[in-house]
Amino acid sequence: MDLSAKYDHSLVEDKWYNYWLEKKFFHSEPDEREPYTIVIPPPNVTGILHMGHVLNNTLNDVLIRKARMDGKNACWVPGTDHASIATESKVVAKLKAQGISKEDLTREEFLQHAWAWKEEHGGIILKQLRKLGASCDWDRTRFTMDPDLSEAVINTFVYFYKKGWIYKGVRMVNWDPEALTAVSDDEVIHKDTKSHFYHLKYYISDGQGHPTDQYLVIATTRPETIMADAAICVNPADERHHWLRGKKVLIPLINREIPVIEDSYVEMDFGTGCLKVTPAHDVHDYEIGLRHNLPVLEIIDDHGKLNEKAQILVGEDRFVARKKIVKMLEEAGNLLKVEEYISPVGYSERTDAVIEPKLSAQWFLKMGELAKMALETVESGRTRLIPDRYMNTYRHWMENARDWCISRQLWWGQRIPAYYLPDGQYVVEPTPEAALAAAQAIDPSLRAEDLRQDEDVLDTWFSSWLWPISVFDPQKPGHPDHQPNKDLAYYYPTNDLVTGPDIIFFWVARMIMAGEEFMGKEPFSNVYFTGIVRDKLGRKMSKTLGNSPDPLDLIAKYGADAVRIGMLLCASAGNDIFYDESQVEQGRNFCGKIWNSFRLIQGWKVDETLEPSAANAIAVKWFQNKLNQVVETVEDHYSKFRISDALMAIYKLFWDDFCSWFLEIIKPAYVDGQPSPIDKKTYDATLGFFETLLKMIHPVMPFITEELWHAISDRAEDETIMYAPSPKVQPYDADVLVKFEMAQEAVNGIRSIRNQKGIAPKEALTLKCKEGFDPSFLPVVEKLANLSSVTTVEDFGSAAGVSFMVRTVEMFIELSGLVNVEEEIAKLEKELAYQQKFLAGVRAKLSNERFTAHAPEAVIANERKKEADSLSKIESYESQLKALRNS
RNA sequence: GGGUGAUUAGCUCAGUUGGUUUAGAGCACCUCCCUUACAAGGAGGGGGUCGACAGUUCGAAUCUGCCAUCACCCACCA
Repeated sequence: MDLSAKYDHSLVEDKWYNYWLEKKFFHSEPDEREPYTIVIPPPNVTGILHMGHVLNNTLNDVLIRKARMDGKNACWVPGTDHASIATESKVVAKLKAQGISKEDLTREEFLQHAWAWKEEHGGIILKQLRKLGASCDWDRTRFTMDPDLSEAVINTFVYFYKKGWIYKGVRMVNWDPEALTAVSDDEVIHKDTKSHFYHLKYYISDGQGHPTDQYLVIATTRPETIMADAAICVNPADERHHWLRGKKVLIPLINREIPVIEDSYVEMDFGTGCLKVTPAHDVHDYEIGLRHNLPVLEIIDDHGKLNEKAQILVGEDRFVARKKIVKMLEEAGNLLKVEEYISPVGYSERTDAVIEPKLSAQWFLKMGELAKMALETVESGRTRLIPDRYMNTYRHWMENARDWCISRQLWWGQRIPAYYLPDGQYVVEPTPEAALAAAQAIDPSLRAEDLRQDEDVLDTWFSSWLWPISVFDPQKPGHPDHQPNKDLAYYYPTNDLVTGPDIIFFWVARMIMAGEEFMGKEPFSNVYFTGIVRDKLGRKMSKTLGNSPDPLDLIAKYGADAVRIGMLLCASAGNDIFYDESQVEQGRNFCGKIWNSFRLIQGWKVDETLEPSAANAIAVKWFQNKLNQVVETVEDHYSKFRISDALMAIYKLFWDDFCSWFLEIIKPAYVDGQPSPIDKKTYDATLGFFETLLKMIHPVMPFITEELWHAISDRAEDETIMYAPSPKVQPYDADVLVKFEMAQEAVNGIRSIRNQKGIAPKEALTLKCKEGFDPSFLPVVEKLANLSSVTTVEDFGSAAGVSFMVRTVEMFIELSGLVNVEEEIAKLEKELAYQQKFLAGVRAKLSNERFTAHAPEAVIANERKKEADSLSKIESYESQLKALRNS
């Protein structure tokens, strides 16, 4: 097999991905092996791959491929989320562009458009994941609105309703006037927003609806809501306002009379101490209203416009109305002053519209028991959060979880299975037929057309919280007693979940709730939280900033393996990722290095009669030990989810140890312009090492490793590195590693001397070294430092040259004519002075009785060794200096 | 306002219960080299009083306290 001089990912990646697909290597069926399961965090069905997905899915793929090679039955279930608000708003926008308004369509017509949109755009992201190399079991692809998964959602609703945990209630909700739906508290983002604090005069009424001369002053940021005021409220302890007791005041402009009430909610030292109470348009005011039995007057409609109940400015948008009413108040003499003011304002996460508190009937799921269970799951350690500092946040949320508002005023999603009777009663049943039967139990005369199903759909998270269960057995959610099917019984609980910490409550916590409720078991053992992908400057990647590269462009340019490396290099759990293209370049360079190292090996001629040279034999022995050591390290990193550390360990093993040291030692020399052959033993060992290295790096770089794995030898029709077993942890000889390190230090020392003296690498040198260096490692030094002779001596003699230290062993390079005695003396004196200072430090420590009394023996022994080493170095420096001075 | 985390080389980060660390890695940087795997490369090299201060200890990047800066989360005073 001929290899091109440069690695070209475009010739490799699609080829192997298709091969994997054809051979169904990603597919998993239950068998006798231990399962290893991951469910994908389902991306929005109409979403497009961004860098966050790349990070997340690369991590997922590394874990799943590693598990597969570890001999587990690895199953990664892919799929998409219907993302009700996001998708519906996209469809609405598209229709709007075509001149169609959602209000003009029936529910059925709108859903047809939505499904058409889904068919057209849905699943693009899954196709994109293939470019990344994701080894998902595509045969198991799921969508949260697949018929059977929707059924699971409905069954779940019915189950909780019948359990008494779902109720319908009128609540102040976060209304999104753009999306025309309620959103949950978690979907509201509070941002400090510049606004104004308007001080308004409210005149005291004379009891006949006419103003007197007296007035009070309230401060508000929302003057457009005064028409909905139900009272003015002061703190009962506030003596400044006691004169207002029992009085009534008139709302400016419309002159409606409202009472002055007292409630300790009002802060005395904020604003004027007088609060206008607007129960319909403020959460706190609503609660005050409930306590004081105030009427609720709603003057803002679903679109955020004033309605006729406002009496004035009817039909105006709330923000336009604010500007206009300020002017009107000023003209009427009610505006006392205006202050600049920065206050937190709630914005919709999805549409960025300013949230309008709105009173409406919604469905809620009680969180009490579920939250308690989900807290226990994590506190008991059955599910581990990585990094574990998320535990505190998690606990806080679980202990303070408010009931979950699960209804959304949308059409795209699972419709709430509540059916209203003509008299307003309702029944909750999984199907219209069952609902009719239930209704007829109340009133036998009812017919199907008398029932009206609730218009709302369920929150998307109310379907995705079932994901780890429903992807395997959609019959299970809602039916705790249902016998799990074969898949669910085998794959559940899943092993690891990789996701962002931003959805810890939306999704992670709720999956745990559903898992505990329906399976009686946690849905996953580990949750690995990734960071947010940011650009070099620390800014979040976003479309509006334009600082997010298109992952597909990157893959096309550098290759998926390189992109995966680039992403992983700096991805430690829980930390934000500062992405920079240079990291991807590093990944590409690594591909090139791997590629070329194989080209080198592959080009060698093997002579079967040849015995391994001393250098080759020691190199093989060393690398085997080194390999074993790193395998152990890598396994340890994986066990702690330290993926980037695992990658770096393999990277260095491959690049530094294998390429820069091992291959350079065994690389056959050229004789008369012809490369010499290599002995078979070393060659076979080298290929074995190379294959092991490929296997180690395969989870991170699936494509190039598959390509080269096939290039190593002829593989059978359906073989793949994907199922080649991971290298096993084996013992290693630390002594060999230490001795080789000394050889490396000797080589580095000689190279450094060459550099300083300007001696070309081609020019062979002679080395003398004293006792203390294992002679069997000298051939390594000889080869890599280009030495014509290496001898172990007791005395360096009187030849001119340069000496240097390898740990405590003195070495000497013979050089004539290149040695500047003064320079060498100065250098040695500097090192001697440093060493003496170091020795003094060590001795100070050792002579401290409290140190020798308290410190463990191993620490003291180490200090003594430092002392001895230092002494021997000093002795050596001194004798070298003496020799130089006498020369 | 409450909480969590971070602060170590120019950048991104390791440093696992305080002692084999005289603080490491990758990238970047500097010098030399287009040498017969790879210039997307090779060889060598410089660079940090571990955010500040105080304390505990024989010993602190590591533990405690306080402060500073940054990030995120939760709650939201009209």
